Amino acid sequence: MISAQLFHNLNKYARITTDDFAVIESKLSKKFVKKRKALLMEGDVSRYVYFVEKGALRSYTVDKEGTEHVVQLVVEEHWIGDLCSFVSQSAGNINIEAIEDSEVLLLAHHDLEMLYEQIPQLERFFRQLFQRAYVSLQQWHNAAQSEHAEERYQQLIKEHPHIAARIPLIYIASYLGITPESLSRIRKQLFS
Amino acid sequence: MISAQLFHNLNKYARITTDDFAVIESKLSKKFVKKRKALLMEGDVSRYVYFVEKGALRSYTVDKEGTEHVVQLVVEEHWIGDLCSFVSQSAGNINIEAIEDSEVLLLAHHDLEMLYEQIPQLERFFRQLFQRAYVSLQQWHNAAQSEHAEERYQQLIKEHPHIAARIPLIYIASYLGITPESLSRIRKQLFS
DNA sequence: AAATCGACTTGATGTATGTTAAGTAAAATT
DNA sequence: AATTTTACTTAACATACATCAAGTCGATTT
Repeated sequence: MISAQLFHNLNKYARITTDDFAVIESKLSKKFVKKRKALLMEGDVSRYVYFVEKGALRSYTVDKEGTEHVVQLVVEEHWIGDLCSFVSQSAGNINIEAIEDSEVLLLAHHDLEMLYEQIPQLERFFRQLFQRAYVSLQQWHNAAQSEHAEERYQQLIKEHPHIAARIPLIYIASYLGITPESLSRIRKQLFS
Repeated sequence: MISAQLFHNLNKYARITTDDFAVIESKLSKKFVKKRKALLMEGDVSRYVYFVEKGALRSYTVDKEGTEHVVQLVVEEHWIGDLCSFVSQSAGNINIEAIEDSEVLLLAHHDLEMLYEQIPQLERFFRQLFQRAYVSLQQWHNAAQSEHAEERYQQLIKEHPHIAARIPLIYIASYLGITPESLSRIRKQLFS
């Protein structure tokens, strides 16, 4: 078995046998991404979804003023991708970049489609993954509409302490939807 | 066939045969919800997901200040629910209420779980549904972070003209994450 | 038919967060 | 080792949108 991490992750929401996993693994490839290097650039068609084995990455968009907006902040044992581009296999508007030197597993679109037919439990896995991702995002979006940045930052520290500790402030601020200056002021007020 | 609408909806993202559909239909029940009446209240366990056959509904949360925040605005041929409560079968924090007199089909949690085992194409359908819901929400959230309310309102008019025309301003404003007063001013500026 | 309620508007004023600008210190690059 | 870049901080000022308050008009209820 190449990746015990992935095997474990798949079996969180589905029942993937070692035989099924061998089939899945035969379709995977691995990529190393150096800190601050891009894994995906906007305009590209996202041919893969990525499972992070090591490191930390962010996905982000760039608006018409040139400001970056972090969409996902992801560490080991989590999935990242431009889902919109991936499912439509057309040009996307999301960039993915490593925040630390990272290692990711790549699963190609046509392979995944084929695996869905062959291994119904894999479709179960992704159904659950998207279900959970949707619920989390709905709650995050709701928090953005009903709470001030300070409360959302405290919630982030509480629910994802490893992220808050490990990821540079600029990306956390962007993920919270505020400027680094604002987050710096919030931190000053909280910790002094 | 009781609901051609639902049959058509399921076959948008999956291949549900008439035989399979008969099995699904045997698990459905129907409910009529009068304007301004609740279909689900926060604190309840959401035992069902709802498919809207007729009318319009909104789901919303209430924050600690007592302000309502619209989460979903839904008309015929769309799904609505408190997914978080539904999947965990524990108390939720979402309210669902009819904006117009409505008719909805109910699909219970344990029935859906059973149907997933029996009809893999139904799992395909929901995998795709959540995938699309996630992508849409990600784009909506991103717009909320990078665009002003006026631009988001124009986008809403463009992409969902029926919603903008049919749903009262107060709910549109809440969905946009602004007050009715602000949306009223935006409209004044746009249409005069 | 009267009374109430819901949907929407308008104006004066307040505030969370943005913008601009300037700086320090550590990390990365040469 | 020197230089550049990145991460972060602080301060003065600007702004999108909220809040509070008051009012109109039509729909709903009694």
